[in-house]
Amino acid sequence: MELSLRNTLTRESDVIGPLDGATFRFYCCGPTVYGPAHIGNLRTFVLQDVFRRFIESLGIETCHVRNITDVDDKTIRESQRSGLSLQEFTQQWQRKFTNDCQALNILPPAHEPSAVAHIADQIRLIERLIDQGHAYQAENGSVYFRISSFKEYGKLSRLKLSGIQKNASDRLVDNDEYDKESWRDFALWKTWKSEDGPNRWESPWGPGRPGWHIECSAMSMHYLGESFDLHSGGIDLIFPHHENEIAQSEAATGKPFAQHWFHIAHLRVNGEKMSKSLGNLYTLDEVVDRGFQPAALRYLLLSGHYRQPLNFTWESLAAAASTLRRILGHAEGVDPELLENAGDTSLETFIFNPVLEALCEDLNTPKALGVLNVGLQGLKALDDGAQQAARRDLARILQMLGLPWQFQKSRTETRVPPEVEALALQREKARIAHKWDEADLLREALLKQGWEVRDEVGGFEINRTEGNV
RNA sequence: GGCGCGGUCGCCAAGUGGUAAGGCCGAGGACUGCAAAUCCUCUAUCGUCGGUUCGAUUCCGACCCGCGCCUCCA
Repeated sequence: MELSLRNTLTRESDVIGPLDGATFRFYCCGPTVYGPAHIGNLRTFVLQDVFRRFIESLGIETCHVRNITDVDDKTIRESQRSGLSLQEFTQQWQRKFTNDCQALNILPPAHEPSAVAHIADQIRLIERLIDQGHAYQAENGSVYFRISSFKEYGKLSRLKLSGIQKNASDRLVDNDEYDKESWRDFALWKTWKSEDGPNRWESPWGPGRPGWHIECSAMSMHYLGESFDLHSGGIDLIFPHHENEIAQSEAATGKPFAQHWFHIAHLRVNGEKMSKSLGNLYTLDEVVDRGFQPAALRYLLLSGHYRQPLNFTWESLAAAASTLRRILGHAEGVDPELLENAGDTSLETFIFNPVLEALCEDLNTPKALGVLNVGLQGLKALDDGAQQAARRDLARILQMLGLPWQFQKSRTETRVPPEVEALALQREKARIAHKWDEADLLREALLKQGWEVRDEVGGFEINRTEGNV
């Protein structure tokens, strides 16, 4: 079995395998750490994680690099606002990001470089570009990439230079167009300005800081070499970020940069892109505060194809939570150690194979989940042996998708207010005394307060009604 | 203006040139003091109009609607 994955560069599907025949080397553009990641950001990282888990499960060794962007306009601006140093500020958000990833069961990359820690690499790369005539220092002191020197510019996004409308997105940051040879040229090194405060690094072009694009080129080449297998990020990074990375990197090395480009579509809310200005940003903390487990979000994010926008609603999250809870019910009683020595094909049964095939077709996670559910139908009617085999399949699939084997005990359980607890206990007493009317009234009272009580053998459980998983 | 994506059951979402996976919700049943959970069963002709074809939701064209990118947004 091999994975065919759509390549943004060619707009065709390629079979995924390591260029060097040994290790699949890939780079993912990581977060800019100036605030909490929103669940749209997390979609990208979850899909990249599934990609990695899947190719590893196919027996391919990987080297996964995901950077931390800790120097740019936003990190500098926000750190100053917060009164912290850039380093203190970004480290705090990096820790938050790491926690979110952990909660979502995203594997840590093999290397997680910070842009600030690789400024020397970036400077060397810029020097190479200047030496070859691909970059120049302007009168304002900044260094720009000369787009006219790279004939293939636009090959990823397929935007023609002539068709690029100036500041079409109204996001133009620097008003430096008169300093550049062409307004399309982009900054490699930004000369220090007073508003940057203490955030400056020495360079052959004077104090300043690197441009965003050069950071990723330098870091990816540092860890993966001048040519590597795959580069990934959110779909919005195609232009200009990845286009510029290609231009810089290939102009400097004369070699192809990344073989394959893997882009993940956006998560939407109410049919629109998440953004601060629309006020429709959600974070993992908000998801958890509403009583959902991170795994439910992960399931939801997998329920749409990565090349298709996915519309987030609280209703769809609740649906994901319900489905996942049911699926995990089937995984109960599977010994995780069974998987340790399960590298054999005996596991490939009627459940496993269809899922594998779906994932091999351009990482079709929604189809995979669909056929998983089909496989699970009628499971309980099977004989013990078949059920055991099916459960091991399931466990292996969950591992591949990065889903947990069981939900954690409800996190809200410990936060039940005493008065709610008291009502529930009162109801339990009434039940034991077979005072059904009283018990039902108390249950309704609890429900009105947003708490649901469920009877279990020898006791009960209370949960928040929303996202009660 | 340029480039690109999409419109499939109430909601989410796959898919195919031969009459449409799956999930959630809902309905019915089993179970249960009643609920919940669980299990079983049921629920769509694919934006509009043309064309190609023996046959199109799937290919082509037009149109309508929604969305993304066009210099630092995942």
